[in-house]
Amino acid sequence: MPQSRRDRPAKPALSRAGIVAVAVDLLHSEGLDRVTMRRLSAELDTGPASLYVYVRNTADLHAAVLDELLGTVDLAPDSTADWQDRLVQVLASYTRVLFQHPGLARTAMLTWPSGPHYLALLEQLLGLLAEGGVPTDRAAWAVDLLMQLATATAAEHSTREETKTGAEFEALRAAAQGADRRTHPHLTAAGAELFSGAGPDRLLWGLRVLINGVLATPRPE
Amino acid sequence: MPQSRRDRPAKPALSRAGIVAVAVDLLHSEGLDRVTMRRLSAELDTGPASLYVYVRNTADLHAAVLDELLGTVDLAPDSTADWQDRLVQVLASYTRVLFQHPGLARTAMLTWPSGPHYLALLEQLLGLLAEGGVPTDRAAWAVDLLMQLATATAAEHSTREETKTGAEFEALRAAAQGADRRTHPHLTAAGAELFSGAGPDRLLWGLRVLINGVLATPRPE
DNA sequence: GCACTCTAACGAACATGTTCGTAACGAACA
DNA sequence: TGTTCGTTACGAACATGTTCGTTAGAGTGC
Repeated sequence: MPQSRRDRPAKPALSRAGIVAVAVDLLHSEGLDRVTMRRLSAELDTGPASLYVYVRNTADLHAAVLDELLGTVDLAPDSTADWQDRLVQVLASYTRVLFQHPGLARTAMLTWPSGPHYLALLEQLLGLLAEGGVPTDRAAWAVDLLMQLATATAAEHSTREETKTGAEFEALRAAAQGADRRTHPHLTAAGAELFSGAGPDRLLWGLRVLINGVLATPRPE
Repeated sequence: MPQSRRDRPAKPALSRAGIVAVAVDLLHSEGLDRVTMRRLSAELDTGPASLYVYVRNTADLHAAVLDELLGTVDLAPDSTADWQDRLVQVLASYTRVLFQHPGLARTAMLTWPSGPHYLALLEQLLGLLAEGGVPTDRAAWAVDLLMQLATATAAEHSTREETKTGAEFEALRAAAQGADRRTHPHLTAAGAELFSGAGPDRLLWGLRVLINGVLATPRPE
């Protein structure tokens, strides 16, 4: 029992790829909450400090895990459809992946992913925009907006998931609906509309807004 | 020296408002990094656990601090200007506030503010959209998009500030520019355009995109 | 074959967030 | 006035991220 480590074939040398792989396993088996430096180092039979040679910090680790998951995004759906529809489908697939792993979306908002799967996603989006005749300079900025919206939508959803019906979300809802009709006429008028619409509906509308807006708005200068 | 606490008039009773006020002072004097439960409780001459009666967690605390700062947002600039220009000006003022306090913007992306100043900001935005003839149902969803963009822009800036030229940002830049021209033609073509444009320019363009998009895109059903 | 150097690995330490159980305290009540 | 109860305050504990200084080992030049 004490030296159960002896049973293992050998302690494999540490590497970034190996660390991330174990982290992905950990994510699937115990959830993102357990993908911590300490838990992960225990799994790798070493100490937390050892990981910092291969991983800048926890955010970096989570970003690497996320990029791994981005490999499952469907980059080429239904090639018969309109370029706009395909654009929406790709981004919907992206959010679907994030939806399955609450918490990673929040990481994605704070840390800029730069893994190969993320780059492939950007490449695909740029391609679709080019196909739609969007000028390159506009497209470069547009992917930013599109990804931001998709990520934020997923992050919002995951926040509401993890905090169990989202405490601060309810706080806002209560505050908005309890607002004084005199001092906040528009807010009370908007009322429930502010919170209406399931995640997907709002996302789809938002993406259309962005596409239409990008097509209509040249860059300054 | 030992009982220097005796010198103080009396230990004021704890309250959420008082806690937040001290937190704001702490923010200005030592930066957001030092606005921690422990540092704050030391300032209030008590223990960390005592704060949890008035504050749900650290994110909640930071959100309350942020709302206080939102009181300095200019809600009614240059009333002679076009409603679109005024909308942009208000949101630009909002991001300017966030720019001054790197890190709070990131908090704003994860926690939904629900304080009075935030509600006042929403009210103003809804009013301007109504003035522009945007239907209420569209406006309700549009404020979400507008705030999201403004907040994300500030958060991105602050991230780059705090990590000193943003390590993961540079990683993405390097990855994008080092991408294979064969496998990632559009990415390499977009190239520097992806990262071009100072914060303000991108934000202003993004806001115009959203406004134009919202005007052009009715809600589904 | 030997000394040297560089880096991965690690042990220990410190500050952080958050929770749990308990003690103090004030208000309602008998 | 004495009791009870509910809330506030707090001490202690645990898990977390991250850094620092040291050690051990692999590779290198001679």
